[in-house]
Amino acid sequence: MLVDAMNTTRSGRPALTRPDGTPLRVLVVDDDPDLAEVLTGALRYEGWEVRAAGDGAAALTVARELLPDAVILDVMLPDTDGFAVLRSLHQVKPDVCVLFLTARDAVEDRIAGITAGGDDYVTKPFSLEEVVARLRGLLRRAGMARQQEDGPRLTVGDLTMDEEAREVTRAGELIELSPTEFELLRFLMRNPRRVLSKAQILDRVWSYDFGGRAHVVELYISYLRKKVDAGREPMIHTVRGAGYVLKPVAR
Amino acid sequence: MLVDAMNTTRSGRPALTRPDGTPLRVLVVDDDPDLAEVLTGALRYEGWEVRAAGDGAAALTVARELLPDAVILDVMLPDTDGFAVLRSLHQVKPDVCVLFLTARDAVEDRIAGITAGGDDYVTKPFSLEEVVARLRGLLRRAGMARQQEDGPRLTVGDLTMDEEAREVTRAGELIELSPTEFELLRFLMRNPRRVLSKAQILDRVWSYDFGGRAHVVELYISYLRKKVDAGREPMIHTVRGAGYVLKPVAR
DNA sequence: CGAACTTCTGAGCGGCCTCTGAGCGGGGTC
DNA sequence: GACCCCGCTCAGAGGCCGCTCAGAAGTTCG
Repeated sequence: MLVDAMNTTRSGRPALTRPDGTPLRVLVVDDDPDLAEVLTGALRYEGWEVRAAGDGAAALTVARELLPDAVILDVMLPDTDGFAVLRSLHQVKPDVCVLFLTARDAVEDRIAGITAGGDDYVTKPFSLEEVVARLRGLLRRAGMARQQEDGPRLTVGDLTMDEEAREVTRAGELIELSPTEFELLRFLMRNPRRVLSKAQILDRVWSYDFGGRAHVVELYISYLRKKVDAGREPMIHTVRGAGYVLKPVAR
Repeated sequence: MLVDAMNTTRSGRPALTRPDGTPLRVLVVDDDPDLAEVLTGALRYEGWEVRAAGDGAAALTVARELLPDAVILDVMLPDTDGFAVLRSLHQVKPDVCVLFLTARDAVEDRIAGITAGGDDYVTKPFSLEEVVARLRGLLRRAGMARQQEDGPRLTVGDLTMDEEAREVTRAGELIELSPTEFELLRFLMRNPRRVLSKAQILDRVWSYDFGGRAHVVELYISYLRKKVDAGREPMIHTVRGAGYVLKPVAR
């Protein structure tokens, strides 16, 4: 379909779209301009239409105009708290999905009830992969996104990943991964046959406040190789001076 | 059937629908906007069409328009009491199912008369799993819902749960569970092969006013393991950093 | 009124995960 | 062919996560 061909991510992947093929609309609400900027960029990279707001009042104004499919909402806002905004948003658009951003230690007190409505939350500091993945999950479950691929399952060669069950298999064999390993592999699998630099990987898979060096990426690539490539034809390849690629084995 | 395919819950399960395949219609009547919001979200998550009202007058207005299959009705309302609203509702739609919300120490005698008529009640504070389960039971018994699955029996692998009899068996053996254990297992069984975070579990299985920490979930998971997995091939799995999954053994 | 049960808190502990540092090997370059 | 740099891997420290035990408080039931 023409409209599909025209709506792709910057990475060349087909974008997750609304049922009618138009880009998904997302509103980012955070009072930290740097963070809002990073999030906005990452979501645009997914091929979505994104707008940002710095406080609750602005959020409502933009929401009325944009009628977003999803909202990324900081719980701590300068004027009101995120939960009041949530209620107003639901009046503007009852079926909107919400992904809350919250500080780690504030998690327990008022997050209660949030995931009950099908909404979700992510604790700061977070990785962009995690935010995007959660958002994709929300949209898919709410039926707002067209099922472009075969649901929540990623496949590259004989390697498969079920994001909901957090299950990874290679040639049918189950592979156990730690959280970071899982997210790294997910990033690779969502960008197959594409060289990803260590900087890119750090930016997407590790939290934005991570001060560490690119050395960690090498380390985790080596962990992944031991589990994913173990004794088999390798799928993870090093491109010296450039980064890493995941590709199906050449036949 | 096409209409079935289109009406699913956010979780991907097939929705409990009206006999003609359209979504069940539910009206929520509560003067606490937070509670109404949470209830509305949880019911929408089930794939139902939900509207909310804050008092008796508004409830009647909405009911005349929506003609709901079921009503969740707070007994204490700012303008009138729930029982007066009930009488009016029955004039609008005689076969409507009603689930009352009531304080724990409230008048048991009047409630007793109600449940004789086939309606049901839940005492505050309640868990969302309980409300949804009761509502499903009401609708099913009233013949308003199509039997999508095989009735009130849940099955995952060799684990079965009869929701009405409150009976759980594994490999034919009866398992005795406390109320909280039962609800936790029900939630897991209604979302098999799907990682559920501790926050999700807390939101659905524990009461909305529960201030406790995620630690309780770990504790109850360990209770369940002792009873459900006891000596057998485990079905309850921990996904570090993510949550828990229930899945049938050796797929 | 007591006994059994249920629910939740606190503390301790074991193990997994993450990251640092160091040494080594191999490719590329001069 | 020698050097240098990049990348790989091992070993280990530290922290965090999740599991379990034990007991207190509340509830139900006889």
